[in-house]
Amino acid sequence: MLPLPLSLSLPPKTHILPTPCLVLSNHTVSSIFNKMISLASISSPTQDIPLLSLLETCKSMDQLKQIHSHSIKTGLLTNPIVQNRIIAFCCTHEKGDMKYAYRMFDKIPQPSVFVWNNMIKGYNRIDCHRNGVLMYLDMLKSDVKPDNYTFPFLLKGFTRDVAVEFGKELHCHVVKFGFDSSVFVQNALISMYCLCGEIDVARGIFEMSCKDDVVTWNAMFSGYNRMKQYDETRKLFAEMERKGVLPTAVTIVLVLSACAKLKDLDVGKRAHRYVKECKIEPNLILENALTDMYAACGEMDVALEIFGTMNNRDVISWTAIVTGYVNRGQADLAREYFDQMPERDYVLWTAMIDGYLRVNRFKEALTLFREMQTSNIKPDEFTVVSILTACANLGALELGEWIKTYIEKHKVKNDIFVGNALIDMYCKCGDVEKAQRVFSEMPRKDKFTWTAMIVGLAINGHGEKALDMFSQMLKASIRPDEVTYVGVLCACTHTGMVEEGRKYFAGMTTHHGIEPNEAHYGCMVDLLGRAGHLKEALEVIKNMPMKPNSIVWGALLGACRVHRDAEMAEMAAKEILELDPDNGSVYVLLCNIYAACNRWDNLRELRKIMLDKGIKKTPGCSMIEMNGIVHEFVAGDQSHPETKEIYLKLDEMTSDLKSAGYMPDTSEVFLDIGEEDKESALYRHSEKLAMAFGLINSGPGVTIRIVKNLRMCVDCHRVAKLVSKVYDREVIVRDKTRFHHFRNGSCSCKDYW
DNA sequence: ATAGGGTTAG
Repeated sequence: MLPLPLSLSLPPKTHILPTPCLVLSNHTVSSIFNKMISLASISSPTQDIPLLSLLETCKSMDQLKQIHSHSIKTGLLTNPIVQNRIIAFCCTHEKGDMKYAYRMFDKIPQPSVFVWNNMIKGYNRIDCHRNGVLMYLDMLKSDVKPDNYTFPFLLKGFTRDVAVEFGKELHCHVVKFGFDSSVFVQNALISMYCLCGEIDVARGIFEMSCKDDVVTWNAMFSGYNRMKQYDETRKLFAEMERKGVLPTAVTIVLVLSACAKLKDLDVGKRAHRYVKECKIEPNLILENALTDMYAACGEMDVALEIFGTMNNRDVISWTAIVTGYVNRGQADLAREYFDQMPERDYVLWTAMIDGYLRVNRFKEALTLFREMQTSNIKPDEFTVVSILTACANLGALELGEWIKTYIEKHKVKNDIFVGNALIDMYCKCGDVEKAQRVFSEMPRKDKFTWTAMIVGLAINGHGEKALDMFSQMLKASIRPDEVTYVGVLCACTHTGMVEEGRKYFAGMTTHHGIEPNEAHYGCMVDLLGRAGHLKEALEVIKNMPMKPNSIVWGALLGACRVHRDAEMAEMAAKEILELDPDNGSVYVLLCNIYAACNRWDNLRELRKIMLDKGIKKTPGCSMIEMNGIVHEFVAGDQSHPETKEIYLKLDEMTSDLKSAGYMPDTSEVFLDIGEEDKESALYRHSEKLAMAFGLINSGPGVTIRIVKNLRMCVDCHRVAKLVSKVYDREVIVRDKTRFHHFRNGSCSCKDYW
């Protein structure tokens, strides 16, 4: 009668559903249960009610089969209510068997809408959503009309794919059958559209509803939370309060979850008050949500109080506490709770790994990851992002590569976050080609993807490619943000493209409405200063709309070092020390400059101030990864187990290089010592130790990758160039700001750094 | 005879 859009094609049902045949298994009958059945039929021989109440208490398929066989023997099965209830058990009970249900269902000549509804519900329960839809279509074909229950059952538990595939069409059916004003159906539709990501359609249905059922509101909150639109949840909750709809525990959980994300303690507390005022019985989920909200807002005392009074705690409760501390940068406190939890899942492990990342304790993050693997907890996409970040910071390419293989082999969800982290990891480990490969294989790219690639190309010395990438990004209609522009300016700086830099700096405001911040001014000062325009760089600083910070002055100081301008350096250093009196590296840099300018009196004076103030040079530290293990060296290090071999190799290296024309460059050594001692001070620099270690422990032709915490010194730069030539090795050194790719005697930075 | 909405990490 109703012209329904039945475009969903229906294959013969025997192809999809099990072949019908009713077989009752022979099994041992529990004597107690048998007695219960006898009693049930004896006590009321003419009624089937006792059997039905027995069905209500039925716990397993075994028991059900006994009831079933009993009903056949007694002839009760001919009563449709008994049949229906047996089917309903299989469809709704957590241990119910849908194959069994179907065999019975298939024997019924004209199943009622109740039975159809249950079959639909059953297939959704066991996640066979397509079978549920097919059942529904079958029902229509056999001229049975859906009722109020049909659509909630049908739509419930859809996966996203199924919802996208069938959602709209089923919505049409709802309207045509006239159930669009049923609040249960509306709620089901809202949930279904939220699942598809069609939050606006969901909101439309919500707006059409009478809005006096709390579940309708909850469904919307849930949808907004799922879409990470937490502010919408907050706004809608305020509207619900105005309307006087009373919240339930579910409402409170959803609102608290949004407040945790928004770090909105006020609304969070208000939600908390409803628990007492509305006499909502606190359950585990609600208590977890409360703990998490307070922890996320930094209120660890309150969080711990709730946590402490909980009767039951699960891994989510512990995770809330751990992440609370992690967010406050208190990794050690987080670890205390982490260690106390006996049953840790991958979320808790990842949260703790993330805790170390937040405070730049990357090696501990990797150590914990190894423990996680030993505990046989599988990493997921969140974990691999954290580990890739640690690899990026440590320059641990081998482990990073291993993670990539792991992702592919174990089918870890390869989402945009993972792609971005892979690009970052490859770039920060100096392997731009592999980063580009990941980039080109990514089906979706966001501004972070492009920015990672632009910054990555820039720090690896591919300025032109970085700028080309930037114009491609604009062509792809992705809006750059302030970080993208840092990458763009950085590309200009590292390749000395002064004019381009000026152009992009101007363009960020005019084209994209991004006001330059301190970082951008720092880039400009760097760009102009390094290119020798020191005065212009100073002008830029003087004309900044905000107070110049130590990064900006630091950029000028760095330029003064390159161009050996001691006077301007003194001024820049003074400015930095006013902002940041304990900045040891400023003193060191100024020492370098005095030494390079042969201003020994100034140098001695400064050294005295440093001694008086107890200012020490940040020890230079180099890391090299070998067979998945990160080895660390400080200058003059003798703690490595292979120290003897390393220093022997270093001697050999020095004499090899000297015969290839190496002359130590001691110009930047500011220690007040003889020339010979200066040479030996240089000789023990951490990156040289790491290079020697790398030469010993890797085969011919293998690239040596080193990460250094400070800038490379002039002498080490020279040595690395010669090593690349004399030993025919590619040497890649990542220093504090950029990469040096040494190949065949020259460096990618073209000695411009 | 059968209904709906929930917590944790990049």
